[in-house]
Amino acid sequence: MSTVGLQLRELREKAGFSLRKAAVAIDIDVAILSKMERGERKLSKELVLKLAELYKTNSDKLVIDFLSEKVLYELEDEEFGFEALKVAEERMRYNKKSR
Amino acid sequence: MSTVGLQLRELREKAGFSLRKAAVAIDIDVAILSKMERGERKLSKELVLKLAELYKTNSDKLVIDFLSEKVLYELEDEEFGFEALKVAEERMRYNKKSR
DNA sequence: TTATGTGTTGACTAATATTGTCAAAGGTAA
DNA sequence: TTACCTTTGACAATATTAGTCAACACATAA
Repeated sequence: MSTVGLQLRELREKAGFSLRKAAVAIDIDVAILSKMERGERKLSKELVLKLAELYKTNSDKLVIDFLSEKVLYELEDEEFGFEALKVAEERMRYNKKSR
Repeated sequence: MSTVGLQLRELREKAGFSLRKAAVAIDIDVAILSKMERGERKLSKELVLKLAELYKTNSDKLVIDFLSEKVLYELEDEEFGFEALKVAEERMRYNKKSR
């Protein structure tokens, strides 16, 4: 399973950016970007969007993966993680209807 | 939809505890418990478990609801929240198998 | 009235977690 | 060497969360 960080790394390389160039382009420190690509620091949705734009890639899948990673991180080692996801899903469906 | 906080409030009243008594029993400040029951402060899983025990209730559903609330909180207002849940579910399935 | 018990509120501090900054290191290639 | 690249770790700055406390309003019993 490839993390969002690693996906971003691949995209960066394909787009021909060095870490420094990419970091400068989105105005963050190189160290941070390096760590984010390798999963040592948390990504933020904002950075994912900025990088997707920089690399001229559609961001939808990246964002979805980013969010699902966040969710899984919260539920990891939880005995009832799966049930919690199911309940969340039901409630999300319900809320969508009633709005 | 009743939140975990409100569920805990009902359970407390059924069990005959005042806010103060319950708070003392699980060793937190009354103010915090009051706020948690009304959703003004975040609950923690530990407190949910302690309260369930105090009220002599099975905690499984409470924990599941607690986790799903956390997840929904993270995904609220997210365009791709539902898709993210789906992906998280797939991955959780996958990880369970491979461990 | 006074006293006691109920829950709520807001201000404040303390503790913890997250982010940002920076310098230095090691690798590779010209 | 020089000029890039990425990684690492230490540190400071900020933001978020958690805990403490006193006071408030309300109800009811003595």
